[in-house]
Amino acid sequence: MQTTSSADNCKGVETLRLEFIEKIGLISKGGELTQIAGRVFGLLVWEGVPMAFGDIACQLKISRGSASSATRSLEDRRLIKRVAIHGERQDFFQLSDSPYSGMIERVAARMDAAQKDIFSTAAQMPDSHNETKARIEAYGRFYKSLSKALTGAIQDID
Amino acid sequence: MQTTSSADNCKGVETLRLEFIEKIGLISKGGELTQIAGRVFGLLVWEGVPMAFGDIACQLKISRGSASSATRSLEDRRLIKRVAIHGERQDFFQLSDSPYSGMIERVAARMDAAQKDIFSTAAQMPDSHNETKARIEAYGRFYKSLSKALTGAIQDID
DNA sequence: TACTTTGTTCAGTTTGGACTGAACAAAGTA
DNA sequence: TACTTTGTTCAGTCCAAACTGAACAAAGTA
Repeated sequence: MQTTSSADNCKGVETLRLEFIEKIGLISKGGELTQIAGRVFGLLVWEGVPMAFGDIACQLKISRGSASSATRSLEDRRLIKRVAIHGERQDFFQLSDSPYSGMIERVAARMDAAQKDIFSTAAQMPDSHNETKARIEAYGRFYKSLSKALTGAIQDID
Repeated sequence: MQTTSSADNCKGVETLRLEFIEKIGLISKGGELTQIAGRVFGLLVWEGVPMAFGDIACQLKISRGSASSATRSLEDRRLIKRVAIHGERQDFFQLSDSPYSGMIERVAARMDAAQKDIFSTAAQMPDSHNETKARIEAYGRFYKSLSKALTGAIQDID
């Protein structure tokens, strides 16, 4: 039983933990990850130490199928890593050493692909359509700027 | 009727136009917009001049309902603007003068909200959880870097 | 006035993707 | 060998969001 206070500025740590996990789930859903993958990531950010596959599924109340695809997805993005623990049969997962750079690289790569895709149209435009070509190129430069800005941000983090 | 060539490096302009519109639809679907909104935007990038509401719906073969919500969504994001044309009853739409900055601002704002949300959890952590707090703050800094990089990119474009 | 042309709204349909859970294969244990 | 514990796969379910189209209100026209 935790004490209450007039404002809600002093929650129990367990409440804080659950809120954090759900928070990250929602933030992630708006981006590149599923809500479940976000919750798994939040859990591992909070814990820091390696967690067993079964514990992850159990604590988040998700099926083992979901746990499998979520951990795999996070592993692919290098946000978490799978580790073996001496004498344990279960897979363990923990936060990567530099979790965030890969995530940005991925987004930057998508911006870059869009940019190339758009410029490939521009390159095929005949001279008779100069103005249209210019507008398309301006649009392509937009994605190029994004890609560049994101790539530049990689140095700042981890 | 267009001439053919051995390679496909010389498509008809109309083919190029349709391909471009679909391309932008798909790119947009992966981001903040719906596929239809992306196609409308692609069409207006290509045309440059104001287009009638009815022509947009007709050319893209979408319902007027979809045309309405797509144009409104693009208008809200300042990617296109609604213009009146002398003696015409229909609404006309054309590319904004500076279409892209608003789009980035929007994404940057979302990163900023995430960052604040995460730091608010960190701020409530008791001293007994120093390491967890540090990991959460590192995660928050990730979103802060993104927000900063995107905001910086605004100057490069338009 | 009655009729037409317009953009919006909203109820219904459709679709894609997230999630579950049972079946499975691989590997450990007894 | 038979049994248990593991993570993955996949068929099925579910849900949220996109899209349609009919009904609508507003405004122009005759």
